[in-house]
Amino acid sequence: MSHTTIKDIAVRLGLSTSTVSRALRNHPDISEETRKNVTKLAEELDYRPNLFAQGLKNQQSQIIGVIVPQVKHYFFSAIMSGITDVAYKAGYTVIICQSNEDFQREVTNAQTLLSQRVAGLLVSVSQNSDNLEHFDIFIRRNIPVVFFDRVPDCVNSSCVTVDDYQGAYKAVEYLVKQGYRRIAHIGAQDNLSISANRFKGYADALKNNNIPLDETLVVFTGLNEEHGMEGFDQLHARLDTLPDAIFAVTDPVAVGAFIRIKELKLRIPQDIALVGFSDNPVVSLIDPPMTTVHQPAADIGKTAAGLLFEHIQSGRQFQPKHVVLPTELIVRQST
Amino acid sequence: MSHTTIKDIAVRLGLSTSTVSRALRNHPDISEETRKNVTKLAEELDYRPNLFAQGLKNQQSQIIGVIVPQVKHYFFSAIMSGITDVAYKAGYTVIICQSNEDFQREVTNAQTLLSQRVAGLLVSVSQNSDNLEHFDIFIRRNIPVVFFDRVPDCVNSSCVTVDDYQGAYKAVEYLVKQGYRRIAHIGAQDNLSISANRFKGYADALKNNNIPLDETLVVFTGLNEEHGMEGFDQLHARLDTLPDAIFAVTDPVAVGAFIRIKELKLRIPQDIALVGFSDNPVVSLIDPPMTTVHQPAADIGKTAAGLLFEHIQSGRQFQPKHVVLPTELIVRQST
DNA sequence: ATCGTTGCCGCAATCGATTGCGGCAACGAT
DNA sequence: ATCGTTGCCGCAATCGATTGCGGCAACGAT
Repeated sequence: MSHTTIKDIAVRLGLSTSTVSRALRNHPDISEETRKNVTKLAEELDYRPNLFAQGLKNQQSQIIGVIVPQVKHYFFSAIMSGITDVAYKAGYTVIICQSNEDFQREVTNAQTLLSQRVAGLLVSVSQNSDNLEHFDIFIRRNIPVVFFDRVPDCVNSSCVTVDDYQGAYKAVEYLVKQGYRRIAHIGAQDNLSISANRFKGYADALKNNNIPLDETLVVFTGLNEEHGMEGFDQLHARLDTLPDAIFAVTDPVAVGAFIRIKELKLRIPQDIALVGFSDNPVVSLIDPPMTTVHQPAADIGKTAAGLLFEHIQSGRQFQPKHVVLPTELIVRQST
Repeated sequence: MSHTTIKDIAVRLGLSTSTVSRALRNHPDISEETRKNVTKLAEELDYRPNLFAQGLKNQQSQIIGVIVPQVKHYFFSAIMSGITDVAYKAGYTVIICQSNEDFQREVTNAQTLLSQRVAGLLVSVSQNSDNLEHFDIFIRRNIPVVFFDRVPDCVNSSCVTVDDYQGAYKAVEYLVKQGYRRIAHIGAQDNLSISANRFKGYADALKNNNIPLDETLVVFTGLNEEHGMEGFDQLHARLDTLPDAIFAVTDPVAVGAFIRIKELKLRIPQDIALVGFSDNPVVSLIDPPMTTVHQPAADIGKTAAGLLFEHIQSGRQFQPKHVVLPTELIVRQST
């Protein structure tokens, strides 16, 4: 038992495939009676249009591609959830690829999605992507691309980011106002603007509050939980006395540091304060609940998908936009 | 600038499309020199095969479809990560749909994936799916389907589950051995085997340890955090004295109860013990770290995807399998 | 009787890749 | 000179849906 085609319907009704096609698409040339016969039989035979044939003919798919570094991180899965919902309402299907922070895999993913002739592409680049040429061909072939969260220099394509600099600045300034002076930073040394901007917000907040930047208080390890542990270990090994407070580049990094601090039986925030970035659900549940910078994850997904569909629909005259969503400092008991 | 086709290459080299196609597929009929010319030009022109044309011709896609209730829940995103990795290695692309626990949306998703002519389907059914006819057509058309975690009666298709009954049984028996007697259950009243089996494990563990099942200690609300709060509220309103311990059907439900317990300033486990099911990362970080039943989420995804590819490759003679993965009780400080 | 109009439908080309079949050139063997 | 073989390649059909163009039947108008 194979798939029902338009031809099966045509033969059974003594019609041409043209007529069946038109009937299914409600073309005005087709009489009401024929249309009813066709749709009835199509339903009976469980007809589903072959999207290969449609795509081939129309040179367009109803698929959008998404490339994220890690599917299982809350931040990205929340974004994907937002994207998926917007796409569903627009009648599009979503192909999700994860690069696993691997540059080569990101390139392969992009090529696969190009072969799929996706109608558009949503990308958050992997951590060690210094080269973004694999996306150029989408631009050249006029396939809309929207970058989100982790973005390159957005010249020819739209971007959705949050205000990383402001978020970091406000968080660190808050720490200063609370009386903390030796404020450490665990960040990531990569090509990502989020890492750079959050570090810059940290540095500027210190500077503008007359606290010199102490380089021994800054380590660069990465963006995940294990990097948080590693970063804390480096600070612990390097310093005679631990810092007053730590501003971590992401919530997972903060959680990594949190685990180490707990292992050392230190009290938060009395011995050391801790601030993350993202507002993952987990950080509100740990003890003490952690102060963090809220990022509207689902909104990022929805906004990025919205921009993409806007671009798809308006075609060449679309002007790339750079949307910056606000962040918000969520003060909890870790500071 | 549109997509490069096999014809573009053929024209530029004065060859036929047949020859170009064969050259790209390393057909032995093609001379080494021609093959080199073709592959070189293909690279220069950034040729990517049109998967619509290939799919149409081969009546097969290199796409597998995945339907999950919720993308952003850790358990499912971890499974998806496993699936995505296995698929990537097998050269397949993954389309992910989320049903949002909505039956109608699950049906629509299935139809979309059928139109996409997916090579196979991985499904975890939504909570209120009492009717599974929308998957019958895949079976009839010989498209492999593997259900995971939330499965129907697996007769004609493969299934991957964990041992829900044993997991629940061991958890509740452990509570009994620890001396707890008034053990409540917050579960879900739905058509899912996971809910039924975990409740059955709970009930049997009590019975076999000579504790009568007290129906006032059992509430059925749902599978998510808000249902945990709701379930706890119902118990709180109904009972004069709260139970000794709560066995929750999932970790999110346990976390919901956890939040309420904390709000009431009760101590865990002195005033009330708490056990979840899944071993989400969050439950090891809260205070106290929560006892739970570990489910190997990534393994579920990998096993399900593995079974699917096995089925795809062996075709009609494949015998559906039902794989049950073991669970493990992780004892922490909440009991 | 001729013509124009309207309603309704079919022919055939098209999208891009694949592949069975056939065919030509070049060569050596007889 | 004829024949068979080998290497290499092209013709043309095919997958399923779409659509410009044309065409026929039926009808009323002149």
